[in-house]
Amino acid sequence: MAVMTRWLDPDEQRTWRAYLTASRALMDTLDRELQRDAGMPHAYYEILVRLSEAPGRQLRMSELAQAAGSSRSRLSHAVARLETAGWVRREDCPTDRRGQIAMLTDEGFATLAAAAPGHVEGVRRHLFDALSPAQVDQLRRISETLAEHLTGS
Amino acid sequence: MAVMTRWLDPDEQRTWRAYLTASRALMDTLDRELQRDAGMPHAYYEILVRLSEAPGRQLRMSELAQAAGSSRSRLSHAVARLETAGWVRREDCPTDRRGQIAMLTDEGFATLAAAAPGHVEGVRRHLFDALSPAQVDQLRRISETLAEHLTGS
DNA sequence: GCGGTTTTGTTGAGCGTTCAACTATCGGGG
DNA sequence: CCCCGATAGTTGAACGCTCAACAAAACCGC
Repeated sequence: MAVMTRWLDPDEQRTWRAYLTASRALMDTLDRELQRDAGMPHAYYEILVRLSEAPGRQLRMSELAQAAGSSRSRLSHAVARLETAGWVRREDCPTDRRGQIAMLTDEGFATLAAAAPGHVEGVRRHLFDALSPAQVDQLRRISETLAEHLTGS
Repeated sequence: MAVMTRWLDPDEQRTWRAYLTASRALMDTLDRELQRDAGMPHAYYEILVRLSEAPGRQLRMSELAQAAGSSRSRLSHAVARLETAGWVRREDCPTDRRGQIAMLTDEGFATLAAAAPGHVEGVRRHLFDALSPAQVDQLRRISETLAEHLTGS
């Protein structure tokens, strides 16, 4: 049976296109800056951040994947690269023989500390500086709603 | 000289993380749905959309790149693939011998027409259904501001 | 028109992501 | 205890993107 498509009305269309353009431009810009200044893509930066915030600067691979919004496969490849860069080290998990623990090395922490100011400045310049405080608040609520909607279902 | 980093305050931090989580989840979900249902990534879908809306269903490569928010290189690779899929055809530009014109084939149009309802449904389900009309309006303003801010500088 | 600069588009290498397949281990019901 | 399904993580191939290098044509000032 043919189900009627609920097409986007002109306002929704305009919203969707603007959103696509903005989010693509934002992430592309930040990614390029991070690659240029710190030699790593944004996804890797985020892995290092999550590790740096974890107790003992270490996390199980699964927890790290969850925290960084990454698939297991992706994280596996990424950590392999981060390990050859000397920024992360892998160790066996003592309580689960299937498990691996990723830990941030001192060198990794130093690299992150060196990269952070420039990246934060970029986020501020490209995102927060362009929005009013009210818009920042709106964006937070919208994003939190969406995040829950998407990860909940 | 050492310049003080303008770190993110807790509210900004929370906003930024929520935004990252939401936008990544949204695009990942839509990309996966489109790959599953239509056999193409979202970036290719958008190329076909832009072509379908152009007069004569054709555009110069540069204009298409601009419209789809793509680099020239990326578009070149993408159109090469779309051409072997039979969805796009390339022709020489009559007024500029450097130029190439990408045109949507009938088969490409049919593929797009078949993919559109499912994709629109996804956009609606994952984005618009979760937000109030006021939030949709806020998101539009925020996105338009950001888009201008990012592509203007 | 000539010579340098810009613009247009392509190419290939390197990298990151996805997907499916796989191994190994854990946990729970009979 | 044993088996079966679920979970943890890895792997390799295919694919898309980025970047730098390049060729060709157009534009522009003189």
